[in-house]
Amino acid sequence: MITNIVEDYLATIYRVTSENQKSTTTIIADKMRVSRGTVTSMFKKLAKSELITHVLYKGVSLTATGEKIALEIIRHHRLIELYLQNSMGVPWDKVHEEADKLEHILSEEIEDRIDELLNNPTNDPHGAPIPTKDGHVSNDIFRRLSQAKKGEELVIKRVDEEDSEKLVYLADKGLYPNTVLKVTNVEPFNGPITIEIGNSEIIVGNKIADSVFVD
Amino acid sequence: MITNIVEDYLATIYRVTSENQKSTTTIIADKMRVSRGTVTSMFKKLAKSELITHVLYKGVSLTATGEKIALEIIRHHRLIELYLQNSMGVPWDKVHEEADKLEHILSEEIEDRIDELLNNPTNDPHGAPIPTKDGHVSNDIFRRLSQAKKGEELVIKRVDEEDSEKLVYLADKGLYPNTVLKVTNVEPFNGPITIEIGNSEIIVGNKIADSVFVD
DNA sequence: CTATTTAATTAGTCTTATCAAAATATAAAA
DNA sequence: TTTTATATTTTGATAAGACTAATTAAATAG
Repeated sequence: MITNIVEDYLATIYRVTSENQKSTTTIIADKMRVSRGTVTSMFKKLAKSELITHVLYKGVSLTATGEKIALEIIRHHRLIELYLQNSMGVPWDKVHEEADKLEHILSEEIEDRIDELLNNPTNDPHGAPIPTKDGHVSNDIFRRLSQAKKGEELVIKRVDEEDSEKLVYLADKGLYPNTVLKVTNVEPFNGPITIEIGNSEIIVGNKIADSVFVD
Repeated sequence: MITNIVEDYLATIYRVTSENQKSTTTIIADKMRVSRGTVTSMFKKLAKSELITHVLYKGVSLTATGEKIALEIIRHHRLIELYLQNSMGVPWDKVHEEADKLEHILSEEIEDRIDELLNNPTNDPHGAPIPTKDGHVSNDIFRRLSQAKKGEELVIKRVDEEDSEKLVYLADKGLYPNTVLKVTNVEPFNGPITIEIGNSEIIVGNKIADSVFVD
């Protein structure tokens, strides 16, 4: 039986892997906020159920079955985030946390209903692509704002951040999907970046700029 | 820590008690679909946490704390049922099952949002009263349609049924809250009841009529 | 190429919730 | 009042997840 916890592990492994990091015991333990020993036992269990392949001391990767489940959960998560924001008026910095709970109990019927009510959306409020029902995800790769060069005109495509306070900050500055901006200065050595949005000029640190993806 | 399961037990005990049945081991075991032994252990645990009082071999009742939690969950459940039906178009025979999962993870914020979106509703789609945030429930007591007498003109106030098929049947016949009906015949010895709704005459068995409350 | 640091795994416990089977209490019938 | 039937509780096991502490493997510095 696939428990909520197993679903969480699979989705987490998917996310880590798709950020091209290796899914090691430590990384997953940090993301799941459990001890490393716990992760090792879970890896063993998931491997036994053929949801992941585990190379001892090296890390794990999802099997086809495991990926299918992960994508289903991620689809739920992102659909719910969008629904909460667009149809219920939940502020964008709160939707992630709520969706984390709801994603596991969303029935097929409600999933379809939400998809319909939102007109088969393709991206969640942070710009992340919503996997289709049959498990396809757009894998557009965007550059990080932190890598942009002076003079470039860009559009924000995605904001990869979960922390509520940071999201409030970003929204406040206008840093959310579809915003058009111009890079007016980039300090060297990973220094702050100055950008122009509309008529206002703002300066953001390198770390924040790292979680903003542009095109 | 109050788990989902504990919440379920408390809400179930509340519902059973409010239907003026004693909350015995067997009744709760049936409703929760677990063995009797499991219920006894849970009673012991809940009593230790002072959420219920347990008289050995006699049954349990909720403490003030236990009732508070039960009412909170029931409020969640009924608000969600109404939201699913009114705002998402989920059919009324499906809302109960969905709400059973959602009730445990509804945050205060979303609860308030739903309450607001629905304009502080007082009853769920089946006519059951929604407890207020501070734990008050209307305790209007209605008669069962099965107890009605020939010639009476009545309004349906509540339908106390969870089974999806029965609910579809009831809806099909027009037997849902606020429907006005007239009893045109009552067969003795708990026989079928003939009623008139609008221009159509329908005959319902005693068992169905037992779950329809009228005023 | 050994020594040390860091990462991963194993071993043993704990908690929550469940079950089945055995034992006991209560209620009903003779 | 004794017997019988029914309800309740106890006992002992199991499964999922989690933790901590101990051990082992891998990576890195000297």
